[in-house]
Amino acid sequence: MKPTESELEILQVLWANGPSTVRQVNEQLSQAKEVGYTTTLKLMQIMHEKGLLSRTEEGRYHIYQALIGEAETQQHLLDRFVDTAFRGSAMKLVMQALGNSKATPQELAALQRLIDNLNPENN
Amino acid sequence: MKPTESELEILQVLWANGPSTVRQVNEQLSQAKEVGYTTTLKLMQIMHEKGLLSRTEEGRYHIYQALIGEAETQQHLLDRFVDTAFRGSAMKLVMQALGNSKATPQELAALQRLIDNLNPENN
DNA sequence: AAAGATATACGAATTGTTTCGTAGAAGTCA
DNA sequence: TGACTTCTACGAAACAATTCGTATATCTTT
Repeated sequence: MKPTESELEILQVLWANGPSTVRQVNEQLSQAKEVGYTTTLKLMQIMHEKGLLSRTEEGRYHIYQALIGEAETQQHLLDRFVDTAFRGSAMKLVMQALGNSKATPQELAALQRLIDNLNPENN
Repeated sequence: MKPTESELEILQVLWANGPSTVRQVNEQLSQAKEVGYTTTLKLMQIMHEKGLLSRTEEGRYHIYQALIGEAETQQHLLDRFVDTAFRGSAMKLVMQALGNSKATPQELAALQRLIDNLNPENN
């Protein structure tokens, strides 16, 4: 349930592009860094074994698909990260992330709405 | 400059308690999980080699101290995490972390002030 | 059919991290 | 002093993640 960093990169591609072949995924990954075809292949095979990806055979191709959702996985990773890096304080993380981000007015407005929703005292 | 997970645990102890001996650190770590003394020793030696910890000899003891700051390290890890897990969107991370946290009214108020500060249009 | 391109499978090297056993030095105590 | 405890040093095993070479099967093209 906890993908490694390389696995996460592959998941990102599959989440963004939907079901894909190894070559398609590898092509995407290659844009960011050099990575051999068989390396990607091997990783995706392992992920399939682990149950992270499904695989359907389409002629001689294999088409892979993420079996775990993006938001769900992010939440999982986030929980872990808050624990290990921020000793469990989600608030500290939020403040720090926010303080260093260049948020657009739209984003800030969305955030504002979320806060209003969270705060029962607010009106 | 990017501590591993185990190294981070040791840093947490040093940040929380200040300069410490291996035994002191190991005792802290032992509260959370079983870990041998020499394991902690070895890790701290490696961290010293890497320049993550300073070391002063005090009789036959070695006293270790974190050479990197907590906030600075958290920022670094956070940047990385936003990239790998949230494809660079700090906002998405913030919203998700916030949505799933039980923030106290005080925390929400602090956050509100931060947002007001960030938003130039706000008054 | 033969040559070339492109798939998957898989073993294994490489690299990085964590864990621990053992040895020797240095203190403590009866 | 001798037994005991408690340090540090260090090699190496154990484990995990990543990378890649090579073998073999399957298309495609001429």
